[in-house]
Amino acid sequence: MNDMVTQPDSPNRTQRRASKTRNRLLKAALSVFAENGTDATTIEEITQRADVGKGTFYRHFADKNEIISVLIEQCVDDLVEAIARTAGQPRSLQEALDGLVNGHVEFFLSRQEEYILLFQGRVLLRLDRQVANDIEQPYIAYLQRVEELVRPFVPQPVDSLKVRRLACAVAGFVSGYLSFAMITMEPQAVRESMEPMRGAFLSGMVGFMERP
Amino acid sequence: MNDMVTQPDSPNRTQRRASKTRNRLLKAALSVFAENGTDATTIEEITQRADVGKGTFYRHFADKNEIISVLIEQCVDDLVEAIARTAGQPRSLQEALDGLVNGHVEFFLSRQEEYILLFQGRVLLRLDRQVANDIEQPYIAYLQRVEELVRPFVPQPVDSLKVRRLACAVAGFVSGYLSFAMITMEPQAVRESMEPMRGAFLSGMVGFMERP
Amino acid sequence: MNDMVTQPDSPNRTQRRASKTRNRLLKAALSVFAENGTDATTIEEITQRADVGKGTFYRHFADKNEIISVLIEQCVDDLVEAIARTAGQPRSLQEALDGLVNGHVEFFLSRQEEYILLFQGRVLLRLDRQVANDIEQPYIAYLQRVEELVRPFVPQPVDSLKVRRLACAVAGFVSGYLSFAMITMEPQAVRESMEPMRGAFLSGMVGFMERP
Amino acid sequence: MNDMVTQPDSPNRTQRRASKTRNRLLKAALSVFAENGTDATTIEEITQRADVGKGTFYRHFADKNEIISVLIEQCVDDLVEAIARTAGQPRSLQEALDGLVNGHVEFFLSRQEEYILLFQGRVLLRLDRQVANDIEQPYIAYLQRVEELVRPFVPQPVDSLKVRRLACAVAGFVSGYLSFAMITMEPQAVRESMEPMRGAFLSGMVGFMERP
DNA sequence: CATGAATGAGATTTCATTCAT
DNA sequence: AATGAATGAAATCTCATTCAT
Repeated sequence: MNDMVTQPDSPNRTQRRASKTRNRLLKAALSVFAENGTDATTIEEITQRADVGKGTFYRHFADKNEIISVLIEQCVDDLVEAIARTAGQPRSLQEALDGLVNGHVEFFLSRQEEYILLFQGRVLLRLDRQVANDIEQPYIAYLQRVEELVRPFVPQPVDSLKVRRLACAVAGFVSGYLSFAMITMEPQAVRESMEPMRGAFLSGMVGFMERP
Repeated sequence: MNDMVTQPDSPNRTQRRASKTRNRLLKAALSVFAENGTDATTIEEITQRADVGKGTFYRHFADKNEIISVLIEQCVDDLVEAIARTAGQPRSLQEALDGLVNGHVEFFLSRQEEYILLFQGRVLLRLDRQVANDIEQPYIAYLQRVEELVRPFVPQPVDSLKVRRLACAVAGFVSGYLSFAMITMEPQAVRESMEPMRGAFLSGMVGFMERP
Repeated sequence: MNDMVTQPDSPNRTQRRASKTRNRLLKAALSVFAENGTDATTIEEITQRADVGKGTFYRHFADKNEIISVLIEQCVDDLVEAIARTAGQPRSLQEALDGLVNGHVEFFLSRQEEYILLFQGRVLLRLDRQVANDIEQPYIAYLQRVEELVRPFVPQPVDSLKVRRLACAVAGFVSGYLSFAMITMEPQAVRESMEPMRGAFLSGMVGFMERP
Repeated sequence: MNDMVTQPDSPNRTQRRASKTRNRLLKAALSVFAENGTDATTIEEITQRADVGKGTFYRHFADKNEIISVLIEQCVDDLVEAIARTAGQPRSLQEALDGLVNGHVEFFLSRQEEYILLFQGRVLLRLDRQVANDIEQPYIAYLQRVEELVRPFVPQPVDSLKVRRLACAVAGFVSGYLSFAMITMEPQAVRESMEPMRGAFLSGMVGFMERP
């Protein structure tokens, strides 16, 4: 048992160590990105915060773009999962929309770094739509996931465009409202202010969906 | 007839030339920023698009931050003005809100470069709120201007926080909705999709404001 | 008499104005050079202090080197003249040396800008003596002038090298002593401290010259 | 025999490499500075002479000012050490002064690059004494060290100002004399001319110190 | 796997110089 | 003669990436 020391690390051990380092890098990167934006962040800032050598970064990620992509996909997954969990098993359109909005609000307020990376990263939109903007892909997946959550409760036959608009409205309203609230209110006030807004918005959306 | 010959350039002429160059730089910068984002834009791209020498940039702006600030202030001014113009002289809360939302939609759809710079520029929000984020100032002014437009129609005594929330909701919803719509729909579809959304959102907001 | 206005300036008038501008530039340059050193000084600093346009500089001087040369030559002329004036009509080696040292001290203390330009300007010495150092020429002329002042009182036949050494010693001692005194003493203390040093140095030099 | 393979570079090895590069940079910088002056020297000249990449410079020094400061401090240390070594254990004021002057002369003649950097670098003196001239600090330390060497032989009670003047005189005379000698004499002649000057100057200084 | 010194391409920035008025 | 906006060559500086250990 004691000769393990002179033996090469068991693959398992090595893998675990590597995975730990990778996670340290991801966590550090998320936090620096949220503070300074992805463009203004240097690899060195990330590795310093992760407390690893600079070369180590390149063992785990090809470049900054890759770690950004990975992070965004991870965040979107987390968001979708949080929404699904919050929504539970809705039995009506009203309940489905309720869960949807609640899920967003909850996620954005409790995980601000993720929120900032996802929705304030100058990542979403460029004027030149030609450019192969592969970074958009996770966002599109996210919208689709949102659509799936409401589709069961939409009157048949489903108007796809209408559902798509709903998804954009929910995602856009919650993220947009917060971005302004956060620059003019204290964190506590942001959370409190959300509650009545949520109701008002919800009733607007229900009206929108029920209208023929 | 006097000794004009020996006089230096009339200050007016020189000033006009400088001002023209400055405007060329501002216009070029806005367009490059909207395409690539502020961080990814180099001074050289700006000066090339403006068709002036690289050094000329530094005669007019201290650095990239300065031209960004100037542009943002200019854009906010334009936005506020466009909103006020669209709103006209509303006679009820409904009309005021209607003008507000219409004004935003109109501006965002007709001036996409400005919209992208203002609302997709990783400019709004940083996690580290400590940092003296003087770039936020124009946004705060903008929210205040929006508040002024609805305040006359709000039941007395005015609940300031409520008005603030309304402003955040309008600004956030319109900008947020568009940011998602623009990545999943064709430009024409975006515009068309706006109309029914506008109505739904509006009715939600009117309800919100009229509730005690 | 009144038609002068529409006539071109009389050559005289024009020349006078030009000469005045040139002097303004020289004065301004000297003062900036003394503050920041010749290398660190920009043409713009000079023209701003002279309160003329930047283009005007190039009407009077080909470039920075030229104005430096002109200034150094002017300063050396002033220094030589001040020394000759202070020395008066010496009647002995002792008197000649006395006048020489006094002249230097007086000039350096009363015209600090000139002193700094001449003796602190990284202008004197380069390691690579190959480089055609035409800036040295005025300094060589200055040393020759100093030599002329003592030569009449040196025992015949004159030992040229000895006289040369004396000149170097006087110029070097006074300028060197001051450069250190000025960083460790108050201006007033510098002046006071000079007097006894002067005597001591002088007696050393007289001894040096009288020795066979 | 343990898991050395997976260990990072021993800090020692890495550190040694870095330190070697740093020294290469310092040596190269000193030589370029002596040739062209600090202001006229570019970072690229330094790195080329050191045969390292341009970026390497910035890994070791924040900017040109920093490497200048480091060099000057190093040179002053060397000078002080050389003087102390030459002076040995003097037993009289005469011997102390003798060692002091000899030490200076020897150092300046044998290490011309250091001499030029220290005493011809437009580094000593600026007119605007207000400016926090932290570059002066090493020079002040140097003067103090010189003072310490003579103080034991000065009649009690010690007249601090007098000792300070002596230090300025020695430092000023030797450096000043050389700066003129070097522009009008061949290197060999400079060295030869120093000897009699040294004696004359010394006798002047001894007289100065012994006078009440 | 991990490290961090070294690198150089490319960005920012400065400033001497020109030139139309 | 005087002006100062415009210019671009050359300097400074940053940082993603490589590589020897």
